[in-house]
Amino acid sequence: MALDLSLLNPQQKKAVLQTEGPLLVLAGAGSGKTRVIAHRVVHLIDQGVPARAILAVTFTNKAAAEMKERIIKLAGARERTRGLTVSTFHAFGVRIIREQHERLGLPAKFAILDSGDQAALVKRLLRDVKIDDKRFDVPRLVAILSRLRMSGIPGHPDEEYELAASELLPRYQLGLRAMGATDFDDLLLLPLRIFREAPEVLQNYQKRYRYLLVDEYQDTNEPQLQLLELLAGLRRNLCVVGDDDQSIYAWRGAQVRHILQFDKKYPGCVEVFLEQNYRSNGNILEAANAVIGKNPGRKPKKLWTAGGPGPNIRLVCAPDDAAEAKHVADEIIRLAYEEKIPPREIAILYRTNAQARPFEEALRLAGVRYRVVGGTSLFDRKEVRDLIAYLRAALNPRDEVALLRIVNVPARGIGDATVARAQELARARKATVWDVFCSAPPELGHAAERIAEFVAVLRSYGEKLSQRGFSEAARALVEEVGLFEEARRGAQSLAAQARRIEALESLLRQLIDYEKREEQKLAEKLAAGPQADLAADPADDDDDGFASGLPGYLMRLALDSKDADGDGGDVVTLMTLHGAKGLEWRCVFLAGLEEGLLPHSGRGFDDASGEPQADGAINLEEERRLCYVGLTRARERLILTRATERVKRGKPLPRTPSRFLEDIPAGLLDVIDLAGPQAESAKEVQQVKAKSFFAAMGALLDDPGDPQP
DNA sequence: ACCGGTTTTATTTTT
DNA sequence: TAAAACCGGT
Repeated sequence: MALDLSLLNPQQKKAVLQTEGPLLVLAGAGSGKTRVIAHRVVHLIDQGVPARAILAVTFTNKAAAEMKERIIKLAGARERTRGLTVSTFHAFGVRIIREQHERLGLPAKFAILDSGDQAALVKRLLRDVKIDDKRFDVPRLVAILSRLRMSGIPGHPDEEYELAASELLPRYQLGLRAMGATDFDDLLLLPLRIFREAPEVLQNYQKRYRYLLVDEYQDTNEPQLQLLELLAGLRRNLCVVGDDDQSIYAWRGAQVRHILQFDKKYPGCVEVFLEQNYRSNGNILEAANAVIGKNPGRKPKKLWTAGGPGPNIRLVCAPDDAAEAKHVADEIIRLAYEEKIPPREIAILYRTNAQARPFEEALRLAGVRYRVVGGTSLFDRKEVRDLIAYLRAALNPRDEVALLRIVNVPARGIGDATVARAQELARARKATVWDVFCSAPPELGHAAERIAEFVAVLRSYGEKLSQRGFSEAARALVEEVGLFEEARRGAQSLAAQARRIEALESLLRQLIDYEKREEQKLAEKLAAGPQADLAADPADDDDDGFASGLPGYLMRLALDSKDADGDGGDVVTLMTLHGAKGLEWRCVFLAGLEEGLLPHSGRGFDDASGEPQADGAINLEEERRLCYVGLTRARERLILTRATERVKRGKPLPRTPSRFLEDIPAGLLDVIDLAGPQAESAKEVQQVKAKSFFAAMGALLDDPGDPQP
């Protein structure tokens, strides 16, 4: 059965059929990019390319999962896609490192440090070098370390932070190695190193991955670019899809240059422009075009739609952030009631995570169910991080960040002094702290006994956690070391206690679910196809190359968008503009269209200190693209909001409208001023609405069920 | 080690 | 303003 291409437009078709050689697909927002990639993959398979020879790379796990799902659906049978790799750059890096871990001197179940862990490591290193760690903002040092490694570009060489970072860098890398751990950057840099130092290894991967696809190519940084170049080799079957107008990760090292100069790097490449938009109403598109049109140096393109203009875009001016949030909440209820737009089709987007607060409050008050994506989550809670540290330390006691985090949690009489002495000893003996703990030397005094106990516990669970039934073992560990009691201890209120316990329970539940699912998958595979396992190497079927069991869970945890539990349910979505890229809703609220917030400025807007921005002036072009991304998320309705005053740092601050608003043709906008002359009557209207609201909710409840609290 | 109260300080975006 | 860091008393 051949793939049906009749639903594609001519440009899309071209992008699908041009299978050989370098191909650049410039895909405007909503131009059917995902669909093209999915069709392309299935077309390749139709042409007889084995699925395992195809590698598709995305930037987020969510995007990868979605892509895979679409491909399977399109292919008609999961079987046909077996062996296909769809993953993020970072997950792909994990896979390579895992396959080559011996070459790198890493354990098979190496840890992946998140930024919190990195900060802990850097803090320790600062103390080692006898620099008072108070003088430095450690997260900033971590950021500079990352930039140094990823781009090799030293910043202002005279700055004390740059200096400290470059001095710290070798120690940092040695520290990681000694711990048998990696960080995010390593996931790209180590594979790159392997490919460079061991050409025969590279050849193996080149031989396997004959067709490469990259989504969101405008977001690639230098190491990613090089990784692709090496993998593509002389064959150059590299198809990149992206949109220079949606490049919003320059601060992470991404270079728009990469997509703009693809044709220079790959001469003879074919270029395809996808400019027909299938997503948004005409008015929304026109506004978005107007805003992005102001950016210089773009690949010129203009999105168009065959659909109608739709309703005007609305601009709401609220007196403050609370009013802004309340209006949005009221409006969401109205949309649900009058226009029957379900919550899952509505999103509230903003520039900074901090903006979510007022919206959460207003929505809760209004009884609207919602979900905040990103920001702080289950895994930012102290008790959960402690538990994870226990799991990590038990699996790999060399992981010193984890080990030192929990060595005295709950308090077991191994205090700061003892730990410091152990670290000294470790340094003197060129061993790890764990080794010192194990040998329990007399230097550690009467704490030695407690240390021996601690070592024994970690040892015994290290085994249990490596085997089947690890989720049970995790619970036993929690109980044995008394993490529940520990969670109860410091809590201010009973409610806080309950929240902490619940957080721990929630993680334990996740572990159980995870293990169950894994066992299920294994059973299915054994039942379904013994023949599938014959030809392929294990990494093939292990569809993403992660380890199995708890180590695999921890790796995923480090990489996955820590989206709390459950993404299901018919609820309103709240997230940052960065998180929103690639997604769409019928109705989008874009909040905080104000100077300093949407063109975001790093230095405070009220400050007179005139401190120079660390990394050059604000990136206005990128801020504009960010705005463009936000505008183009909406299918039918777009509501922009701003506040005339915002409480910042205790004191209220007057706010001016975003300059991007001026670029939107006035004819497309309906302006509503909540503080204007009609504010009183508007308020009354609101009140009337509020009264009818409960009736409305009642009606909703009676309708095909969506449960509201 | 732990507690309670006081003082400081923070403000982008994320794999 | 609110959360984190800090401090000094048990």
